[in-house]
Amino acid sequence: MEEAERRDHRRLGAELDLFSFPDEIGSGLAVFHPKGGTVRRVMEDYSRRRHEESGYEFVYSPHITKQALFETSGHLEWYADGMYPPMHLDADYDDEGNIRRPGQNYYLKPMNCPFHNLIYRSRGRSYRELPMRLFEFGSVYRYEKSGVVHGLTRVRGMTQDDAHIYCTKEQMPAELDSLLTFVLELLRDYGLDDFYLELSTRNDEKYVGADAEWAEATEMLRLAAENQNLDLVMDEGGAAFYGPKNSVQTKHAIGRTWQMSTNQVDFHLPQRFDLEYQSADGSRQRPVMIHRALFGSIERFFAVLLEHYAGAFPAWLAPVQVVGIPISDAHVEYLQGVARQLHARGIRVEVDASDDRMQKKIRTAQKQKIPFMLLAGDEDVSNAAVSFRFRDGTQENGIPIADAVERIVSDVVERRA
RNA sequence: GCCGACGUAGCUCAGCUGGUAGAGCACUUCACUCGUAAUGAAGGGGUCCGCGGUUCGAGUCCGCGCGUCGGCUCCA
Repeated sequence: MEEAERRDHRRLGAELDLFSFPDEIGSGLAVFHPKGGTVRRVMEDYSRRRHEESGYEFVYSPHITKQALFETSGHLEWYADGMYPPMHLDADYDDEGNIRRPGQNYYLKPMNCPFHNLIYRSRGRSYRELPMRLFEFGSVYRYEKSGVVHGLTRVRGMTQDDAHIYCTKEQMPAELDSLLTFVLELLRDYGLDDFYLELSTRNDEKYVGADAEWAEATEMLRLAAENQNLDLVMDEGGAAFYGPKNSVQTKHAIGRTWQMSTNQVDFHLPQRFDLEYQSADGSRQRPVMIHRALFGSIERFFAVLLEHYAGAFPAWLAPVQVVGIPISDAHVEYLQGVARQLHARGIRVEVDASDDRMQKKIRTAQKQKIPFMLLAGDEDVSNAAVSFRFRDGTQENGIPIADAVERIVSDVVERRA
């Protein structure tokens, strides 16, 4: 079997019982199983923590909205093809079938930005509140063309780790710079380390905003990118009509490149939503908005990590971190005691108490790519010890229980192994 | 969305030119109690993707729909 096929996230997703795409739900709509759910939750939890430390505020918004919002944002003008068709609600008819009340359309949201703009606009804002960084794991729905749907990398329902940063023009250079640093640092924490940056500039045929604004923002993005000492590739004319962007292109272990993180300057939406803040001199000013997604979508990021690690997630992300394998039934209880100690330290641990033979249990755990196998037989029991088998096949026998627990906990906490 | 292929048990697949289904793994039960990648035996499980049509008879042929895969175009 080819390496690429062996690492294909769709194959691994089924083999490791992480997620599936039931036909009954529809094309491009995934369900995450308990194990995939665990990986995803750990990914999200770590991201939340880092965002919290970096000055983001967490918001929530609904999955559907009245049509008017997407008229204001302009999505219905330029993005309607990518949206699920509307639900028509609240219409009222008399006995003759004449309309008494026209009703209105509700849409599934394809993007989160309009909602965040409403949060910004919910009261007057002061320059003292800026930069304001609103973050949400926002689930969006896009009616992707049937031929492009592909596993978790191209879906119709996804969750973005979406943030919108509202700041003054003066704050933009520093904000773009620290943003890119933050993004790269976090991607490295997840184990990705082969990046280049891309700068998408204005498409002269299709844009809004003043020339000077574009030139200035593009230059700021360029400076931020150059500060990272990474290769910078120009994507001339590749920007969206509302502003330039830079993006992080990530190469995973089998060499495929994915665009994940994007930092996008937007001159357009603050205007459409009439966003304002009051500056120190008392005048009303328009903030600049930066759209950014770090994972891109959690689904795609999940797929990229799954392929990057070929399913062998590092211990901190692994759905099951430790499996206890008794040499015989007599040692089940002993291992359950060890498991309780690990569990008390927050480790995801199971004991394989099935009536398979020990060799078979090792094979099963190996195929599940579980980071730590803890074996115990009479020898270990009499020494109050366990024996490690790691998924690379190496082993370390007769480790005292307390040492084994510390070793596992520290590998998980330090995000090693 | 377009072009092409495909859809049989939870998974991977077999099933000749039409005569109402089979293997391995997984699962359940029993026996075995074993020191680093598969112990043995027995058993359960299938509206053959869906709906129509042709036929005495359709998993097998035809049409439509749904889904998957590969490519084009597009994207997080």
